[in-house]
Amino acid sequence: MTTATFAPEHDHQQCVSKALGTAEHLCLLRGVQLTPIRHQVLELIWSSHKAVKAYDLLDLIKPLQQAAKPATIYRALDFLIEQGLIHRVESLNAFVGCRCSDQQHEQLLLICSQCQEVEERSAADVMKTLAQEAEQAGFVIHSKAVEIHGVCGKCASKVQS
Amino acid sequence: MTTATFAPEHDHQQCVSKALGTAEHLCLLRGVQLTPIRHQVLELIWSSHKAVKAYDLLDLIKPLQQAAKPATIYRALDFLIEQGLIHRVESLNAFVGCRCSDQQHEQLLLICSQCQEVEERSAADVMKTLAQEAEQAGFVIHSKAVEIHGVCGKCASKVQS
DNA sequence: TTGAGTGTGTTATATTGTAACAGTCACAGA
DNA sequence: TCTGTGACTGTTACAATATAACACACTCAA
Repeated sequence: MTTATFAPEHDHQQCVSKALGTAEHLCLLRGVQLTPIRHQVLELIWSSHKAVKAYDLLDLIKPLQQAAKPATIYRALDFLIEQGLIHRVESLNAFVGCRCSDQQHEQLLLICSQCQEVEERSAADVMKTLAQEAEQAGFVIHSKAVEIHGVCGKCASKVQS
Repeated sequence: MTTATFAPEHDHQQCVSKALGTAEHLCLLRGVQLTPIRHQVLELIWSSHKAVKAYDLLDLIKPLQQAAKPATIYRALDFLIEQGLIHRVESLNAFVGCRCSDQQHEQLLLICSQCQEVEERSAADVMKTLAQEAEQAGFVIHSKAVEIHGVCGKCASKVQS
């Protein structure tokens, strides 16, 4: 059902099941509930590597949860963000699955304006430089949003052909 | 009228006039029009170092431009962003004056959750590391949003006292 | 058995942003 | 002098994004 969009050869179903498996595992470990609604929202977000809008999720989940309202979605999103299972893409008002929810969480988002896909990179060196810069300013960091817009490698090579 | 908010000792009126002066100069140079509405919006944004919301600007400009509507504001904001005179703070849906509109434009925003002020830093090394990271991924950068949330030096030292 | 915590349902509304078309004005070229 | 074109603004309507507030259900422990 879910189609591969991240790379021609990539088995997206595997991405999804890995992400859901990790999520289930982490929630169990942490003693928090990955309820059916939350699970469905997470699965819908993972249906591609594109960032998904809250109201699109609402439309998508309606067949499964007929009572779904904006609050239904936003509550699930809040939970998933809190648990580090998804990221909010600030510059798009949209949400994307986190590929490293089980690891240290300093990511940078590469957002392709052609294919809409979002690639997450941990970029330890970027984060270190950022931390230094903040420290110089006497600034105590709580959270970071590093979002880069442009054209991804795949799309760039397509354009050239 | 405009009150100093950026630092106890800082003369904010000077900030404002410098920013407006630079803006007028740049627009003249570029042959674009800093119309009264655009000028007023820019001045209102510069009334503090906090990020300002579009609808707050609308309320603020109503006494000056009674016909002002959302479109009035958003058009002015689009222009000011295009000219690099202000930044959009993606993670706040708000806007802040740019302190280096006449220079190379790769900035990082430090957003204080206590005093709401936004400090802009050019952070050449951060941007360079970011560029390297993107290049590794074969990604062609169009624009960047680097927004750091936390507590600024001033507020941090206040909390300690 | 009751009360606290957690999750969801439901209604209403707040906030943020855009589309589309009309009117005005200045200025260049016929 | 006309006239048409481009840039800016006025105006109406609406789309898209997000939250508040209160009610209900269920679980689990005291």
